[in-house]
Amino acid sequence: MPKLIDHEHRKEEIAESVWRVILREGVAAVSVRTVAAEAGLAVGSVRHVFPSKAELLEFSMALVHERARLRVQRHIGMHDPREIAEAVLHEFLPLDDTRRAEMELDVAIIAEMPAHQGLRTIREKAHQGIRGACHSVLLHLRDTGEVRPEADLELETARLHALVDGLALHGLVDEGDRTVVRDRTVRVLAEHLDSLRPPGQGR
Amino acid sequence: MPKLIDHEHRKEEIAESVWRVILREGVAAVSVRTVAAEAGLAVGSVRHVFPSKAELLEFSMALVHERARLRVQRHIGMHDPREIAEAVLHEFLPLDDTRRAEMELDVAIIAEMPAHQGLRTIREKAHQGIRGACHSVLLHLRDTGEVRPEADLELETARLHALVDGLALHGLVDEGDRTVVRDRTVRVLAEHLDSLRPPGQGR
DNA sequence: CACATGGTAGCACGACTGTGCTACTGTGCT
DNA sequence: AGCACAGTAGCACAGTCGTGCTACCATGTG
Repeated sequence: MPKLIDHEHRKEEIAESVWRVILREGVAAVSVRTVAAEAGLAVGSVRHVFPSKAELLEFSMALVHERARLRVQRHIGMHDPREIAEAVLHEFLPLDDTRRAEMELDVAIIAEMPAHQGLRTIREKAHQGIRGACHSVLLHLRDTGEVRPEADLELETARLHALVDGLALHGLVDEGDRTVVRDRTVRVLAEHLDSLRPPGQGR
Repeated sequence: MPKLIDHEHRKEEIAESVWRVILREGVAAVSVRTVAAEAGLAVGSVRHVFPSKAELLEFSMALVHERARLRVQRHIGMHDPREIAEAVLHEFLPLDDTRRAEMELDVAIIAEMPAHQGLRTIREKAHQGIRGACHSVLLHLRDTGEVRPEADLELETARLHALVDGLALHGLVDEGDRTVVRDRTVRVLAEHLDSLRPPGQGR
């Protein structure tokens, strides 16, 4: 047996190089060569792991969502429902450099969907995942009396989901001071959750 | 004097070809050649009007927002504030093929921002434009008693803006039946505006 | 009818693309 | 010690890219 490389680890390493290229130069700059250079590998090595560019791109983009998914899972053990809600939803917002990069990559995925059908499936899965998280959060909040019992949960899920994704998008576009944008993002989300409380039950 | 061509009209014609290429094959497929072919022109003709690819892209993307802006302006003469609000905000949602295409192009612009600084400025302008529209709408609704007078308008503007852009994004990603997605989008927005009404004032 | 000129056409260049393919290297088991 | 083979390296090909450039066409004015 020759030298054995941790296949999965190598793939993730290369995927992270893809991310860096996209963040620095845009998705159009992703090529087997630029990625290989970024990873400090030969083109042949990259192609050994990802035979085609399509596989390279799809794996890299799927990993973006996978990483976020893992982070969300770490919050499900928390006690206070409202605390869980904010912790989970904050994972979908560009509140630090890591999450900001993820959002940027996410937009790149959406933009490339027409060109690459595989990305459409990947993004659709992430979409349903975030939607599911919003739904769970609202369900839990309602069960613990932090959301009006008569609320239309389907509609509220759609509303919260749209709000979260919109806030995420604005974190990318808004030119303002990062910390100001960050604070406003958190406050808007908090106020939205407050607005769902039963009447008379202030914060 | 030789044959004279309406410069502005020609530029818009070419820009629309850029749009079609992006929608069909993604922004990566935009090249002077593909656009020229799409427009039924020679490469030389395109380059006569747009000397560089950067100018081609920037003009085409700026025109997307300009078209939307013109559509919004047509609603400002309406009487009922709530009617204005919905009409204006609906212009930012992918409720028909035209607006859906605009959203898709908008995402392409955002995704290409890191690669192309000019697009960042263009998108920032559109961002402030939509924000301004949200603000005006809320102001008008509050003045006519359709929004709680004690509402924090800054925060509510950010919330509405995020909601609208999030709903727009979902119109692109959601795989479901177009008419179902469309109806839900409209309903979520309507419910949101309802939720801002003064207490006791139902629809 | 001429002719100046806006518009069209397209060749040429060097750089870059994805992918097929072969040659080499070095390791870990027999 | 020796071998099989995963992993590395990189050449070659045909295609596309943006852009500089020249040659040509057609038309409105003098």
